[in-house]
Amino acid sequence: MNIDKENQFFEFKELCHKSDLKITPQRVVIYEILSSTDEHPSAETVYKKARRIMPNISFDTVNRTLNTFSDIGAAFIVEGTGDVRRFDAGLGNHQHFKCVKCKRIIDFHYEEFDNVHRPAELEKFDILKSTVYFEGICDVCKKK
Amino acid sequence: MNIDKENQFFEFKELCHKSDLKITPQRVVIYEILSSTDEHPSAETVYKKARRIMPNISFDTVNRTLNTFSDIGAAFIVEGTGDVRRFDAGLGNHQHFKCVKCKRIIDFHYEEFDNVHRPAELEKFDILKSTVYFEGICDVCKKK
DNA sequence: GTACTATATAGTAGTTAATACTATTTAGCA
DNA sequence: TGCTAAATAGTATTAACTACTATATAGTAC
Repeated sequence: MNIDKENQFFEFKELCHKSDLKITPQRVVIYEILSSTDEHPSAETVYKKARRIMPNISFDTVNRTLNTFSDIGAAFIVEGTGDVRRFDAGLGNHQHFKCVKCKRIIDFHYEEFDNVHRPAELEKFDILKSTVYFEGICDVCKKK
Repeated sequence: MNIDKENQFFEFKELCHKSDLKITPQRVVIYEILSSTDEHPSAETVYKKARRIMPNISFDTVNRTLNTFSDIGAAFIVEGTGDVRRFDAGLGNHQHFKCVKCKRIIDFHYEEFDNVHRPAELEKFDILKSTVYFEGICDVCKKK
């Protein structure tokens, strides 16, 4: 294990302890798979990779663990959300804030976000859309 | 129909014509439901509302139509994506670009996006995360 | 107005991502 | 070393979403 990996693993353990999660071999395997790829794998893909290391691990464990990681901030969902698809006619420029508790999506508008700068790194792509998006806890849920 | 609604409807028709889509009563109803709410409804919710106006409309039509609208830019998916959930260990600050053709997610990093400005409108919320995200067609898919 | 044709729809069946359940096991700790 | 709450394996279930097919209709040409 190199310094980077060691450090990552330490941070992972810290996150687990903070949330009173046990450090199980399954969780370690899943975290290592996730932190050693930039492929943004699905639960199914992580499951397949995990089976090679730990042949009896169940899909449920992988999926549940990924959700747990997402809850404690040890992983992020970068595609889909698990929540049902929701639509917007997109009338007028606006951005979205989502409350992670009540799932409410609140529109707001901040002009600078209508046309964000396109980094040079993306010049080789045809950009169709840019989005600025916030997530957190809304005023109503904060009171509870 | 007020001026705004009339104008929206005209733009909607334009979008349909540009994509060779027929203006069906079902599509009109669905578009009107979507453009007269800021609730960001799910397909199921739109379906329930549509049934009140057009009792025989099927869920398939509603769902398919919403997807069609999303394809032609008459609607936007603001939650979930229909694609399977995918994960990222989130190591180091970075942002994502997604190719809408091959679904590949590409990491990039532009420092200004690590801490975007939080608009005053959002001050009453606890913000946990901000995301800047691009969507388009990647270099590989462009060549095809 | 009438007829034609490709497209769209209703109704239903099917798929699959994701979650739930239960008996068993185990991590963390005294 | 033993205890206990938490986690897991294996499987069942759920539900969002898509696919299929016979019928209907929007758009167009006459």
